[in-house]
Amino acid sequence: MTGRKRLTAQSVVDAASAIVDAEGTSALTLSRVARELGVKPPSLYNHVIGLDSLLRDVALMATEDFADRLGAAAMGRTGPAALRAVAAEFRAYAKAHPGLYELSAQARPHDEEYARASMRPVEPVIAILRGYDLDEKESIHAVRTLRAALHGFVSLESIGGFGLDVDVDESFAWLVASLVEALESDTTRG
Amino acid sequence: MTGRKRLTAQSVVDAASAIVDAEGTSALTLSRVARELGVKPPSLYNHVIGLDSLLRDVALMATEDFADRLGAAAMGRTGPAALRAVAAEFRAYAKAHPGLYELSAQARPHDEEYARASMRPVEPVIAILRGYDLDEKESIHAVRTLRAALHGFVSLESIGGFGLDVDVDESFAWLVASLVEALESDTTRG
DNA sequence: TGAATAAACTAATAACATTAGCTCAGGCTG
DNA sequence: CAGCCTGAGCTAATGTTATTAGTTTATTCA
Repeated sequence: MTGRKRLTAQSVVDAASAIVDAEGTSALTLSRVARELGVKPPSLYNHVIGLDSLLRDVALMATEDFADRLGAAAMGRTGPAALRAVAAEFRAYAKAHPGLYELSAQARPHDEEYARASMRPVEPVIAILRGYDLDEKESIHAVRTLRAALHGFVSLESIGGFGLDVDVDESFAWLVASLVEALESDTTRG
Repeated sequence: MTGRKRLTAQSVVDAASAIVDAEGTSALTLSRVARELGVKPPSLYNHVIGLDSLLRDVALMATEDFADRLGAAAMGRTGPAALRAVAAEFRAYAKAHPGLYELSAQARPHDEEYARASMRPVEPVIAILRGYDLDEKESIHAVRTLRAALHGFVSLESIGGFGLDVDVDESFAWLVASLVEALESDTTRG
């Protein structure tokens, strides 16, 4: 038999990501991953530490990917246009990768590296807000508000939390406009 | 042995709620509940259909309770004061019952009764917005925005998503003020 | 008092995570 | 070039969980 499977840590993470995205975090089992890869469950232990660790790896990769996309969306833009672009990309990512988005939004207590990685998606927002005339505290309030609103919206949307009667795109535009406006008026106020 | 345990469906749900709140949804197992109640796991099946169903029951009860509290907070208030009171209660509930809040925010596809129950916490917000001069569509956008922002904030807070440097209470006040302001200005604009 | 019922139990099955120890193929060393 | 070492698969086994089947027992009610 020449064609042994030749797994790698990467291929295991990739298979796990696909499962998470297609069927949600709770569908991720090592048995399932092994089946997907044509291998027996114990073989996976040559490449990953265990289920927990695999989940963490998937979450880490998703978070990096998400951050990269937000950064790319912000690039070359400032002010309201930048905010709108980042917001749109935020929502697009959550829509395209519901499982990975959900996973990346989960906390992992006692994991310093993960905590650091979780800050990366926020950086583009911080950068955009530098263009506004906010003092340091205000700026942090604004970042938290933006993040909360975007996260809340895409979470609710992805779990089907909105009724079907009114266009969700329009609601999202309304939300983003409200945030932009709040920022403007806060800046103006002083 | 006179002192048989005498479980009831309610006591099982209560024990489950306590576990969910103390240690999160993933800590809820029937074995765990049984141990807590001084009983063997199969005995629970006399009172609940299974783990899935128990989770649903806990979520349903949490959602009802949450809705009641939001309704009570709104009572006797209108306009910005009502919004602030509901927002405060929203956050207080999520803080006091992190596991139950998280569970109640999860979707359950193909569950009509649950979908209906999930609408109840939104009702106080809808009622408050009737005091604003919004057309029907605008009003739905506003409800979605408010809900998203509140849900996003408390979710992020409960998973420790905010750094520790700046006061989170202040950020929450900022968020609520922004929302109130956006509503006012939208109403004024027409 | 005796039968019916409810609610506990024990025993058993199946899915999963994880560990231990075995085997084989390919590359490296002498 | 031969033998060994290592990496990566495997089988077997253990422990935890959910769940079902079938049994027992206590309480209630006629």
